[in-house]
Amino acid sequence: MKANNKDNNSIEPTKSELEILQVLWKHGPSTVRFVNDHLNEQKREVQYTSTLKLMQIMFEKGILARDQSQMKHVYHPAVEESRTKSFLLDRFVETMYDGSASSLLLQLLGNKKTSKEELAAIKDLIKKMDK
Amino acid sequence: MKANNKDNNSIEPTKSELEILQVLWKHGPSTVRFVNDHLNEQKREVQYTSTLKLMQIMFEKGILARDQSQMKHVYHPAVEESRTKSFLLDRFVETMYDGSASSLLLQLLGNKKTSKEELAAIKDLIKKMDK
DNA sequence: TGGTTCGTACGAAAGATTTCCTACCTTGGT
DNA sequence: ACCAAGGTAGGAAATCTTTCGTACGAACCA
Repeated sequence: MKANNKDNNSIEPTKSELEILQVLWKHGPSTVRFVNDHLNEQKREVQYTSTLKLMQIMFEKGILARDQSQMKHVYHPAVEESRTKSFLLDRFVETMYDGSASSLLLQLLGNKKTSKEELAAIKDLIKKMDK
Repeated sequence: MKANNKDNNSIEPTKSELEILQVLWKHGPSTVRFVNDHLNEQKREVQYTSTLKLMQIMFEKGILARDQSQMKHVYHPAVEESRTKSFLLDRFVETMYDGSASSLLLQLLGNKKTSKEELAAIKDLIKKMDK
């Protein structure tokens, strides 16, 4: 056993696990069928049992919880979306920008891919926090 | 062959590869010995030949370039630091925040771990761009 | 010149992650 | 009652990543 705990270790999704979390975050508690269909439409071809297995593993790890009272189990994230995202964002800032959130922002602002609308929204945000 | 190209595929460092890139970003072109010592001091115990192998693989993948005119090869990132970081940041925003940079910022601002100094720096930044 | 130290290269093992095959159970329609 | 469709569970293979052992060549003394 290694990451079968409730502490921060369980918040370490792999790449594929993240894909699944994204679906659940976006659409709420779902069956394996739903998640799998979604992945196939939006992401890439993948066998039903592969998605099943992955979600079972995530369940064992404590990343997902499920309602298994019905035959079609319904899965949902075991940890709040914002908690997981905070954790991952922190780690990202830590490893990529030496913990400096403003460096990250700087890069974000200088980014071609960040649209004008986004920039405006960001400026708004800051103005509001300035009160 | 799979990621032996010069296109965006080469900018997909694994976890360990990122650790190495970080050292090179921070300290500039370095020998394997230097990188390995650094990892052992700052991160975790790891055998010299493991670091060597990893950097050789990164070289093959095109993530690193090296000067092998001397016996002690000197490695450096094959792609600009900012280019790689932009790419990774984009992907992060894309997968985690549906492409919305302002959502990310929102989370960043609501983050316990983001210090007051950081917040101030961020506000400053925005003021400046507002001109 | 001989030995010790430090370097590279390479192969293979160990570990993680991902994929899929097979077995078997439940449900619904005929 | 039977069959087809669709569900779960679990094992094993395939793949990717990481680690390390071994071989062997340079360089540096003593």
